Amino acid sequence: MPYTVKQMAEMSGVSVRTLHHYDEIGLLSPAGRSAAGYRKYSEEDVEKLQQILFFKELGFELGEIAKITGSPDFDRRSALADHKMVLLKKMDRIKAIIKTIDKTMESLERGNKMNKKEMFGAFDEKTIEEYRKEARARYGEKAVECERRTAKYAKDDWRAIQDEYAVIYRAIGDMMLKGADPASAAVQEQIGRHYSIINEKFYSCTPEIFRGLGELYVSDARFTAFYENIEKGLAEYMRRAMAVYCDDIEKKKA
Amino acid sequence: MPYTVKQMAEMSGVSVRTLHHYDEIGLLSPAGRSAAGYRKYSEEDVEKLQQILFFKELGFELGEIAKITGSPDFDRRSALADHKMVLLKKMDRIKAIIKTIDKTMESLERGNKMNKKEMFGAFDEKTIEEYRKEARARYGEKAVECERRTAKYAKDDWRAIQDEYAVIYRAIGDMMLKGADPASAAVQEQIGRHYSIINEKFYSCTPEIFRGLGELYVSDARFTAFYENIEKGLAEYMRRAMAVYCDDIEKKKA
DNA sequence: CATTGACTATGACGTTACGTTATAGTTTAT
DNA sequence: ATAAACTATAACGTAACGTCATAGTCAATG
Repeated sequence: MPYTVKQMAEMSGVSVRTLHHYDEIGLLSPAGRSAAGYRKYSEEDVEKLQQILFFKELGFELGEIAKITGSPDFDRRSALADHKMVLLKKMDRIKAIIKTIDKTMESLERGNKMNKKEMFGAFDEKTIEEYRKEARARYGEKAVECERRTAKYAKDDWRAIQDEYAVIYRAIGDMMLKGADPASAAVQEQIGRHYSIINEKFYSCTPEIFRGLGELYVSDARFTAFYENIEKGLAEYMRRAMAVYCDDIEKKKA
Repeated sequence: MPYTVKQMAEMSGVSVRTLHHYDEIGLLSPAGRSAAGYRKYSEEDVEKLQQILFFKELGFELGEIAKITGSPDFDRRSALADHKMVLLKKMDRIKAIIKTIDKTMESLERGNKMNKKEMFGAFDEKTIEEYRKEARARYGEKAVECERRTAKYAKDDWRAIQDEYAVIYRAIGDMMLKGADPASAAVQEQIGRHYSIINEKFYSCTPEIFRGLGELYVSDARFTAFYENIEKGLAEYMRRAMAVYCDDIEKKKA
């Protein structure tokens, strides 16, 4: 029994338009058509679509995906390895950009304290010039690592952790705004990351302690202020989510 | 002396087309035109272009850049902070994808060794299904399948470490209650274990970093909460003990 | 002075992966 | 029979330009 476009779309979570598009570009043409010209997808088509979506979520372009899914003897491992390299480079670039942003923000703050006119002139050109030079020379550059590196390491390290937290809190805040249940999988996953980071980077944290931490979020003014600043209602939201998380861990143990 | 398009382009390393484009969309219109309609860029235009390119390299969209560079009292810091969040999320996503790629490649290799038919069928569907489930959960679109993957992560390894830590903290807490000096040998021994575990299990930790960690115990509310929860005053007590520990290490080196 | 080469201007289509109408025919339930 | 729900093709819109195509302009040369 073949599937209609809508059935396919709902099964796989894409839009009908997407299926039309894939048909248009020849990425996934339905096995057949009805008398009236309606697309009829077979089981095989379903499987192929799964693969297509899999690669798509890995960030491959449709053209690449066509090659990959088009021939069974295509070298998938190489394709994956290559793609991984691309992603690693992207990450690298993003990291570099984040550093620049950090520097720029610091310089902005200094600028504000030192001179209000600087604000008016936007950024101080040194920062910009410096950065652009760096960017141009990035590939021929050898980093000169000095002894200060260690000291910097601590700072950067700490900032990285803060960044990780920032992402998590922002994500949870967004889900809260969307009306997601604190017990929902998506929220719980983020809470899980929170929990993991504490364990990895800071201290050994038991569910009991974690739950207590959640309570503190609403009972301790400092915590509350911090979370409410991110999003109103987030403190209580996190407390609930963390409680659920701990409940689940304890259930599993039992 | 005004600049022509080509001069501008060569100076800043962009194409003439780009300058045309920026003019078209009103991002950067030249200060004037010649009688024949040739664009004439001023020094100010050059500066503005530098700023534009700076933000472009940070990954901002032209629309955003227009806002940023268009008004001097635009909140650049917020813009940078927001952008940083976006980048952090991107990094997060890339990390997740890389993990999936790693898993997939592993599974491909296993599949190949174990079963040639698998090769023909490309990927084993479990991997794909698994991933897609996760992805759906992550974005909160559908499925409320609660998988505590993160929680699973810890497992036995974590438990062992957690237990070790629990013992140490408890021991230090007890000694504190007995009125022992943070510099006493008994306390320092426990601190040493703390230090060693961090180095062995987590990351390379210098005295400098370790000292900073101690500071955090009293300065960061989240840490403080944890230690205060074990025993009142433990946060500050540990900070002092850790400082002493670091002093000693540094003395020995010298 | 006309020609040539270098430069410039304004369109306008192509790119990626669809979203979004718009128009029109088909199937199904009532 | 008619409405509701579904399907098809067509075509424009998106971001930030690249890439022609067509045509006018400027400086130097023969």
